[in-house]
Formats: sequence, structure tokens, C-alpha cells
Amino acid sequence: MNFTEYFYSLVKQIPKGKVSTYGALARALGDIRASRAVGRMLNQNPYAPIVPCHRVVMSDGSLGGFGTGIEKKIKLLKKEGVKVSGNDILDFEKALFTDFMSDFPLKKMRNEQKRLRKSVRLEDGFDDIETVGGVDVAYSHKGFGGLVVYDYKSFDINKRVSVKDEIDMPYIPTYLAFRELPLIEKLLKKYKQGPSVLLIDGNGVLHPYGMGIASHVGVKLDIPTIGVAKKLLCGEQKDDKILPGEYSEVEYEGNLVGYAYRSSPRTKKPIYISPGHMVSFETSLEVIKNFCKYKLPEPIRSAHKLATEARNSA
DNA sequence: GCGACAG
DNA sequence: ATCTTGTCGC
Repeated sequence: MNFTEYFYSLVKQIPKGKVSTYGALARALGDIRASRAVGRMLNQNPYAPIVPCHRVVMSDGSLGGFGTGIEKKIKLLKKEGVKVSGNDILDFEKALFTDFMSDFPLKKMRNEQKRLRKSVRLEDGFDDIETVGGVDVAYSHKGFGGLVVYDYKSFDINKRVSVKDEIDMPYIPTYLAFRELPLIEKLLKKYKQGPSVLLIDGNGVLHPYGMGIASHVGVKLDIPTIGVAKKLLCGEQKDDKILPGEYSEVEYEGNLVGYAYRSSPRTKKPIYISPGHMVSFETSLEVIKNFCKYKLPEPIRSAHKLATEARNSA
């Protein structure tokens, strides 16, 4: 059973006449960070009302939303014996169910991150860089992955590969790799050779557990990787003001985890560069600098375009 | 309302 | 990430 199906099985545990909350379901999945993903999955619930998404309300006892209109939610709850007044559940404490029976899948994923972290290497695992690839994923109902490989000497495009696959995991902050790794693996399998270095949309060691998607992919597929993110996930940027072409260190819990790099004079917002695996901090910065014609490095821009085109023509 | 957490 | 018209600035 995939993650989303497992989630629906948890929702089915909420008894008739009771309600639960987005946060309680997120905790049952294993991390409160999943609460927004809970909302999204409930919004997509294809099994309503068998999977009783109408029994999920806000943690302050207010009703929250409902896809087919809040009146419908109130009607279903009242029919089940839950008292509703205005926009609130009456006797919320009494009606609240939080005693889920769960395997806490996100805790298992977190443990895997902690285990994989021990294998991350932050030294260059190569002599020369011959090729640099970029990957990105676009979504509709399915996921569409794009990989574009550049020659590092000539900056010519060497190869483009795109794939399509089912996505069974929602986006949950700090668990991105579990959503996108299968597609990235499929891309590299189709490409066969494997670039000298792979650029990935997201972070490397710039992550609360040191295992952002770039590090995760690097360790699992045993390839050098660099993470490039558009927003800061965690940690602090040493200098707030950065001039075009310059950078500032990003620290997390007192350690260097990456750089905020002002890649273009046109944007004030920097990109966040962090080594993933088998690449040093210095090399990470250097490779990205060499590829930044615009805000994002060319391999990622091209991969983004390829993935988006693959989705739009499907 | 603020802060805000990659894609 | 996705939903989406026009608008601003170099």
C-alpha cells in the first residue's frame, strides 16, 4: 500500500460520532510537518464519504474547509451525532479522536535519513568533471521527470531524457526525496552512463537531518550531487545583503551547510547551494557559478523546461 | 496578523 | 509544485 492509501486507511479509523484534526492525522503519519499535506490529501479524497474526510476539523475546534461546501460537512456530522454550532464543534474535547493505530511511516523515513546520513561524503569523488546533469520534476496527476546533461568543457547539451511515473507520496517539507527519488532513479537508468555531477532542485546537506534530496539521491545512487534551492529550508544566512556574483555562508546549528548565492543582478533573492554527496563545498559553488547564465544554473533550467514540456504534451 | 517549512 | 492576466523594470 502506498503512502496516500495508507493515509486514507488512517482516516477510516475515526469513528462515527467523533472528529479528529489535521494535526492529529499528521502525528499519526509520524510528523506534525505533514499537516498541510493531510489537508491536501483530504481535499483529493476519491473515496468520500467511505473515507470520512468530513470528520477532520481544525485543532481549535472550528470546522475547517470541505470540498463540496461546508454545509455538506455540517450535515454529515450532525447525522452522525456530532453537535455543531455555527462554525464550531460543540463539546470538542469529548468528540475528539486521536488514538490512531499506526506504523508512523514518516518516522521510518526519518530513521532512514539518519542512517543514510552516515554515508554522505563531502569531498570530490572524481578527478575531472566531464559532464554535468540537471534534473527536475513537473506534476499534473502523474510526475514527469527531465534530465539534461551538459558537457562541462564546451557547455553543449549532450543528452536529454524524460520519463513519466505515478507519484504516491505528497510533498512534505524535509521528506522531498521520498516523493521524487523514484522518478530521478528512472531518469538515470534510462540515461545509462551517469553524469560526473548531478544538479538537483532542492537541498543537499542543507537540511535539518543533513539529508536533503540531493544527498539522498547521491548516496542511494552512488553519484556526485549538488543541491540548488530557491528558498531557504533551515539555518541562517550570515549576511542578508549579497551583491551580484557574491555569496554568503549558510549555517545550521553552528555548522556550514551551504551558500546563499546571488546568481543574477536581476534578482535580490539568492539561490541556496549545498553539496549533496561526493562533492566539496568549494566545488559545489564553483560548478554552479559556471552554469549561472540566469538565476538558476542551465542544467536545471533546461531540465525544468523539459519536464514541463513532457507534462504539457501528455 | 505574523511567521512560514526545499518541491 | 500548481492555479494564471497583466504589469513592472532593466
